[in-house]
Amino acid sequence: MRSLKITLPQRNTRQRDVILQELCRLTSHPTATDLYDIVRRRLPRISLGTVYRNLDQLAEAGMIRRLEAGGGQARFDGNIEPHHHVRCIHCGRVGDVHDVPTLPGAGDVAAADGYEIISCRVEFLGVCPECREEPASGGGRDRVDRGGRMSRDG
Amino acid sequence: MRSLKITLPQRNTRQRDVILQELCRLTSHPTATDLYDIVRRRLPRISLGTVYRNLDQLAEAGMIRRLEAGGGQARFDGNIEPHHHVRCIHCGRVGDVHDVPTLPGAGDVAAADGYEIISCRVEFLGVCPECREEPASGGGRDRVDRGGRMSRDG
DNA sequence: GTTATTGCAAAGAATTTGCATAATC
DNA sequence: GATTATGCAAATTCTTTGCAATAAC
Repeated sequence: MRSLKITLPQRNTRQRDVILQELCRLTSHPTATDLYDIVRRRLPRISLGTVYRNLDQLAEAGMIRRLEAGGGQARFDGNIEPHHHVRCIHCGRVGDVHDVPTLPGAGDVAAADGYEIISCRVEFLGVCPECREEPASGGGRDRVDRGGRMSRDG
Repeated sequence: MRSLKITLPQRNTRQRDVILQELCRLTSHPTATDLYDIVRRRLPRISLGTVYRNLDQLAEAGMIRRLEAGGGQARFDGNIEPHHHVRCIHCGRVGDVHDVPTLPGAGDVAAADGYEIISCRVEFLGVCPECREEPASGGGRDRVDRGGRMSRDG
């Protein structure tokens, strides 16, 4: 078994610091460009490339989670506690879900296929509270992660 | 609640027919370009755009599943029976997993967030049998869906 | 002072789209 | 024959990368 290489950042930069701070402050699972817009309020000269690079590094170091919620843009989560997500098929918003039965975890082997399982992610598709009332409008909360494509997945 | 619009294809074309046939024949969860290469053996003049368009339509009509396995390219599955997937973090291969505990399903409301749940997908990350023996080589089976980016997700 | 990291801009990969042509109903 | 679907190519979108300048150690 090859070990997964974990590349830790080697220098502390203000850019990475602000990116991590802002991501951890949010519960909205922003995309890279969402975060770019937010971080730019504090670091107007930061580039989108730097945001991507740092999000990669932080995810690889296990300090944040990358969601790839399905539907194009990756989303990021500053909360690394084990939990799952629910994505609104109307407005694209992503919420947290904690009460999910325990699923096979690290070390288990999926009998039928012989895969050694390392981790698992669950994504629910549903309709968020706002879209349940006011379909497809996107609502009016102070969130940064509205928009995003609707799923066409089953 | 707005109803989800389902756009059924309105005419039967040989292209769509072959795409569906070939996808249902495979258990390898091919990407759009994988399938393009396969279908082209029977329809040499088909275009990649047509493959994308038809995969979209078929997924929207519920005749196939779109996986968006996380990590770039979407993958497609001709098997629409409820089941979940496991993706090899070394070679990118995607397998099926059937024995997963029942999770909240259609109609349930995720208490903590108020989302109405419509469906759910579970993706395991793991190491496939071949990569467990011979790390990261990609093995030598007759599959079309080798390759694909490694996950950096937790 | 050395070297990782940045900003910028250009490249890349995956997917979508406009439009004339071809095929289905 | 009317209109949908195709093939082709260009456009979009999201992400990555090369490189000189900058900042961290």
